[in-house]
Amino acid sequence: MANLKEIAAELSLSVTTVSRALKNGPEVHPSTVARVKEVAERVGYVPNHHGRALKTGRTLTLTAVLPMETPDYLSDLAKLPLIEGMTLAARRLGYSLSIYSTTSDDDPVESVRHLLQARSADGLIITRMVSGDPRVRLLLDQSIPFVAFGRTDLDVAYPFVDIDNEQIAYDATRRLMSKGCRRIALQLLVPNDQASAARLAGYARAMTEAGIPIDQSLIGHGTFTIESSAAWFDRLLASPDPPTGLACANELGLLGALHALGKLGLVPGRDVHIVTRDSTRLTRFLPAKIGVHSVDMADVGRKLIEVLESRIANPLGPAMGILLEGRFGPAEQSA
Amino acid sequence: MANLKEIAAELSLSVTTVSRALKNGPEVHPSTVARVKEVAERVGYVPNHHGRALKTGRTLTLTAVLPMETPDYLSDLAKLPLIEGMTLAARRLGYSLSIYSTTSDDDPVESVRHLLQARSADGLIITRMVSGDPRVRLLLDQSIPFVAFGRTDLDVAYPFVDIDNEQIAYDATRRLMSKGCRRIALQLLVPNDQASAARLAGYARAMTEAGIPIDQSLIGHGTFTIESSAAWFDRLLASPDPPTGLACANELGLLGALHALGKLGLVPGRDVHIVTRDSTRLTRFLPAKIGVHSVDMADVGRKLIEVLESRIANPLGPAMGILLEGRFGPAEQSA
DNA sequence: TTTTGAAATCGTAACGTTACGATTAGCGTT
DNA sequence: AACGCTAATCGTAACGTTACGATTTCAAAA
Repeated sequence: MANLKEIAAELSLSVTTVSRALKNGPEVHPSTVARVKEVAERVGYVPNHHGRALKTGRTLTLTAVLPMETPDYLSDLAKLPLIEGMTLAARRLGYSLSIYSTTSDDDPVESVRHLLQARSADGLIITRMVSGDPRVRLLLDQSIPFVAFGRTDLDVAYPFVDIDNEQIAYDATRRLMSKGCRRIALQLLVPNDQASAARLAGYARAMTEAGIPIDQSLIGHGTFTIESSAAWFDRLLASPDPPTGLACANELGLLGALHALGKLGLVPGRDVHIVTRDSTRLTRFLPAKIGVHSVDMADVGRKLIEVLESRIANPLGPAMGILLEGRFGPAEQSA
Repeated sequence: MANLKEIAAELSLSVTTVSRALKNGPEVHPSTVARVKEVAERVGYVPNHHGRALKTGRTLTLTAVLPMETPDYLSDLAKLPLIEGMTLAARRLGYSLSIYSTTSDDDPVESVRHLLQARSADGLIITRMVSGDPRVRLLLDQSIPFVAFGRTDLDVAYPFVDIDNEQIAYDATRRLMSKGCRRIALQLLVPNDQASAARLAGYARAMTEAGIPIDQSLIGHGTFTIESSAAWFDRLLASPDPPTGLACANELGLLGALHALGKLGLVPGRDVHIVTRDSTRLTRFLPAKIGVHSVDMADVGRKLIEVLESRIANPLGPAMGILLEGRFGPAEQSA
């Protein structure tokens, strides 16, 4: 394999000069730079990552820690554009992106501890933030550049990219109310995570403003597959006083809801009203009237990488947080 | 950061002995091994990847080259369980998985060339095989362990995992014929790739057997988003002699088809018959009668990693290929 | 001619790890 | 008592890179 030594030998130069020439060091004569580059090109020289990483401490690798809710079932579809956005942005900035999938068996804090001890990435992307998330302190203490997808309630500054879930849930609830709904079901993903808490808060704010008491039985927690979502809505719709407004957690939750409604012959937009988040444009093509809030997850992924890169470039700078505003689509979709 | 030198100093041992102790080398006294491990545990020692990689040439990293059809739109949903299956399997075998996303701007051969020159992965996963795929020769020549998702028509043995797309398309076409369809539309993903070619071959075999001439206008090539799929089916259904059987490429293609049908008031299972591939169980919850062929993409991902690992462990062994058989679901689904 | 200084290049060491041969200590055998 | 064997440990070098200080070259100034 081509390395600096080989190029140096071919040109009777020192390894040092070759190294400097390849990064356009001003100490090297322009003609030498040209000769070095010509040979490097010809022999297909690509810097050895590990040699460089060992010397400089920079690995040019970023690691994203992504929880997989359900090894057997499909994850939240939003994860796909998220991953695509991250990988492309990372590549554009000269980094490679490593995906570290965790399952429910993994302790999130231990996973992060493991990754930072290995020092095999220049930066970490963490997701699924929880209240008082201990990973933030851990990472800040170790001075490892990181960025969080989501926020947590700590009195420290740290870099994040987040979606305004509180506002989204508020708007969603208001939207349903504007259709005349008073019994409104709220479907949440992971219990205890910050995104769900924010959605719950937004829902509660809208309900309280409207003077509608909150019925805990209308709030669904838990990891949602299409299957479990359908089962939950089945139960809900079979109850004595079923909801007329449904706020789904995401596309999969929505499909479960539609399935449950279909079995009862209920038509969205007529018998019940539905709002959902959709990061995949999937709902746009479903034959049902659905209020949609879309989040561009590829953009979220790109921003995560950009924020992380800026932390790596300037670790002591102020920790930048990006809050993406939530907005509903033009109107509701109907196929 | 904890390293071997630190542990050695603390125990007044040589770095060599510590290194050997940590991998249970038989030359080290058991009691020494115990002492070393105790200290390593206490100081949180994790081997430095780059030091090890530099010395041994093994990086414990695998890279998956995944094409992103559409930077702006959603990729084939099958990619998500594929990625999840790969990352989990890689982790289980002690590897980390790096995702290298390519866009339509990237030359697939150049991408692979770049990755193998950098020597930053122990093995490569390549996808989207084409006829006479030049990447296979390139990788075999360089003796880089790799595994292909899909096959190509070369006279060399190489490791792959593939789905029997020919048989699937044959079965799908036969299924539609059994419903009485004679004008059958076939939707294909990427033009020129081997998976599409195999599907076309299976379709052609079924049609020829049934004595039905093949109408090129019923065969759709191209990268399919829901949007483009809907547009294609719109055109098809507006033609003078529209198809009564639709074989969709995947979930997104299906959603496009359903959208197009919905606009015309056509009901799947009554006016037209549909079959599709579904790697996400999504169709199971759609309110339409659809013949489904399901592929467990997480399993494909796992097998890819396992085959690759076996190549790395034994580079000179016979190249193993795995062909997963295609089967239709229990019957068609209806919500 | 010598001196000065800038431009260009070189040599050495180090990052953390492991491979390999060398060294030491202990102990039984001759 | 000298030898040889084994068990345990050590020292050195190397992987490919870069940082840093040292060295060479050459032309202009004294």
